[in-house]
Amino acid sequence: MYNEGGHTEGWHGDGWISNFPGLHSLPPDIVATLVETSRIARLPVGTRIFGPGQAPDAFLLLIRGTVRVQQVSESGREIVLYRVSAGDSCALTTACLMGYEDYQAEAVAETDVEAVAIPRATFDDLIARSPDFRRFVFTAFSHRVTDLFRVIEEVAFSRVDVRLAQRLVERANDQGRVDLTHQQLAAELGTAREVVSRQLNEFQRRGWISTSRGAIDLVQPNELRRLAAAP
Amino acid sequence: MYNEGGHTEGWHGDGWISNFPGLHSLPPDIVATLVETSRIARLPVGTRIFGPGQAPDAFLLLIRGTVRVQQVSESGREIVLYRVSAGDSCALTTACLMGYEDYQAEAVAETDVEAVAIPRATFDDLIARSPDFRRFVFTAFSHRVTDLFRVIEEVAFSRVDVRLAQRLVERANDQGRVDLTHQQLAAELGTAREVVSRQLNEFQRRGWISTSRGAIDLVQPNELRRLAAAP
DNA sequence: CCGGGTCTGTGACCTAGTCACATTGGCGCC
DNA sequence: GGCGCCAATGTGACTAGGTCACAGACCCGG
Repeated sequence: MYNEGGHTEGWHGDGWISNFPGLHSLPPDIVATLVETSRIARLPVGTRIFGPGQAPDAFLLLIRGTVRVQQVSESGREIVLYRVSAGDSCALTTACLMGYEDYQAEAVAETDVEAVAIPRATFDDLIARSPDFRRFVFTAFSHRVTDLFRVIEEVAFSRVDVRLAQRLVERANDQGRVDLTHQQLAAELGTAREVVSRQLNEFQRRGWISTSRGAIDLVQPNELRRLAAAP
Repeated sequence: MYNEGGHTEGWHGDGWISNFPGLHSLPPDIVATLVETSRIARLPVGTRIFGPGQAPDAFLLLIRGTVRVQQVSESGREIVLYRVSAGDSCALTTACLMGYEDYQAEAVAETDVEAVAIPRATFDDLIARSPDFRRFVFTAFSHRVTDLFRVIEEVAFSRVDVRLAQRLVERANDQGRVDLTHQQLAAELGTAREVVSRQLNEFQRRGWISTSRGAIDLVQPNELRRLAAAP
């Protein structure tokens, strides 16, 4: 433990670092800086971490939970851009902030979230001092940008049935159940609810799924996967 | 001029730095590093700077010309993601490289291009040493990400007629002429050629444009602008 | 069991993308 | 000049996707 004035603070140790593979090899002095100046933030589910109106003042590393980054159009339609989960950083959002641009994406805590909040000054300091930290940050960037590229590709060139099948498979829990409404699925894909409803009806007609209010059970997930892998 | 071994090198001075507002306030030692280790690259129009197959080994700052970054789908459809012009950096592309990810976007020199190529080692060094350089890089990132967000928003939520009107206005030269084929316009928007042809016919029917082979003249640019600004 | 809100279903209609093929314009070449 | 080629453009028919309006169905608290 590093200099914490003698009182125990639970998570305020360096234990969380083990959650970040990219940070394993940081030299002790860097770890010390991180641990000393960062604090642990706990955000209840639904918290808007970033968006028109709010802005985080720190670089966030997620210890637990997931954050959804999405875009909302004037007409109220939504599309999910990507998710940040434990071990990832909110690099992109942070970078955009640093560019002082206002843009209309927003980040929402999809579950209760625990995150390391690295103050801007520390972030800057670490970027300067640690090649490993730099690599960590740039790698995170890279992943997010790749996500955005994929979103663009899918929205521009893929069919909704294929994309819907992908999401169903991807967001099903262990029991093969997807706990989302048609409206929420539509928001995932950036399409309209009616479109999702119709596609789901078609899937059900084929016996691939069974639907109930607010949830969908995957009956033949392999068929969905096959469609999802379609060219 | 900084240490250049006594021989003149034309562009290999620090003259180009004046093209990058974000770099104006760099301290002399940083400028020295930049000038000493970077070289000037000249790329003829059409050069594929980055893409499936090629990869740049350096961070690029554009002195002259423009670079188009686009995505190509399996089916052959294309969409332009953003353009990098003089004074900008190819930050995003570079970052993606550093993340060692393979993705399918490509960068093409849209005109003859002159750029400062900063080797990876120098880039890393400068990031470490110069807060201003960091700010420059992150700001560039931010702009590109904002571009991507806008592309997603437009592709997902905007009508093609509106987007086409935007492009026509945006890519018209001083004489109000757009030197692009319908196919090229379709590639800008990520749609199909027939769709563009039909929309152009509609614009022409309304007297807003007149078309000829390989070019479009804006007759009533204000009407196009009005449509482009539509909600 | 009743009333509200949320969620889902549906038909009609419009916009966008696909496919197949016809037509035209420009340009080099005999 | 006339010919032939190829890229660019035009068009119709059809499918997929998005919008609108509204009807039921389900759920939960009172």
